[in-house]
Amino acid sequence: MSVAPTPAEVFKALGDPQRLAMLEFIARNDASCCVTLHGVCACDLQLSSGLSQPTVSHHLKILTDAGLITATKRGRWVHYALSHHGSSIARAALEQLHAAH
Amino acid sequence: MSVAPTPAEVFKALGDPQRLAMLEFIARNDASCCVTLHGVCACDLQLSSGLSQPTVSHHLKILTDAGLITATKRGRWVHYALSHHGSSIARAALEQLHAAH
DNA sequence: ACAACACATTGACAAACTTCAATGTATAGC
DNA sequence: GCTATACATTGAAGTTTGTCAATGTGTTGT
Repeated sequence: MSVAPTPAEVFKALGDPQRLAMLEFIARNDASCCVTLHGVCACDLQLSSGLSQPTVSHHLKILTDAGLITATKRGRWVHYALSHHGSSIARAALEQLHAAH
Repeated sequence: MSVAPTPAEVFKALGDPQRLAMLEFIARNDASCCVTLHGVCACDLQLSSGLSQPTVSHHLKILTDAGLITATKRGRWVHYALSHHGSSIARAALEQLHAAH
C-alpha cells in the first residue's frame, strides 16, 4: 500500500510538535516488546493531546505513511506501535550528510 | 541571536526536498575541515538548485535558524558550512524515542 | 436488528509555507 | 563618488497544512 517514504517525507512527518508528542506517547506506552499490555489506541492519543478525533486520526495517518508507526486493528480498537522503518531512514539521511563531510 | 531550536523546528527544516538537496550540496563541498577551499556560497546553491536568489536566501535562513548550517560572511560572499548543532538535536530526539521503547 | 462505540473520511476554513519579482543593504573595484 | 556584485528583505500569489464539525464504516453488545 504505502511505498517507501522519502527522507523528506519522514522529516516532514516529524516536523510537527503534536506529532512528535504523539510519537513520544506511543514510545512510552509501546507494547510491541511486552505483549501483556494492550498498547496505545487512538482514543488514548485523543485524550493526551486534547485534539479532536479527526485531527488525531489525520496525524496518525501521516505518521503511518512515513513508516514511523504501525497500525494494527484489534476489534474496535486500532493499536499503534513504534516502527523503526521511518526513523532508520531519517537516521541514515543524517548519517549520509556527515559522512560526506 | 537565534535561540535553541526545538526538535520539531529542526525536523521541519529538514522536511523539504530542496533544503535537503542544499544540505547535501553543502556537505559535499564543505570546507570546514580543509581550509584551503573556499566553501559554498549562496550563488553556488542558486546555480545547483535552479531556484531564484530570494528563495535560496529564504531556505538558507531556515537551515541556519535550525542550527543545521553556519553562515560566515567573507567580503561580499557568505560561506555556508555544515553545523552539527541542529542534526545532533534531531539525532537525540530520534534516540530518545527508541530509548523509551 | 438496533444502539453504542472506535476510528476513518469528507468538506471547509484559517494559518503557514514555497516561490518569485522588486527593492534594499553592504562590499569591492574603478 | 559611481558601478557592479553578493546577498537580504519585502510584498504578493498559489499551494499546502492543521484543525474541526459532520458524516461514513465497521465492530461489539443487547
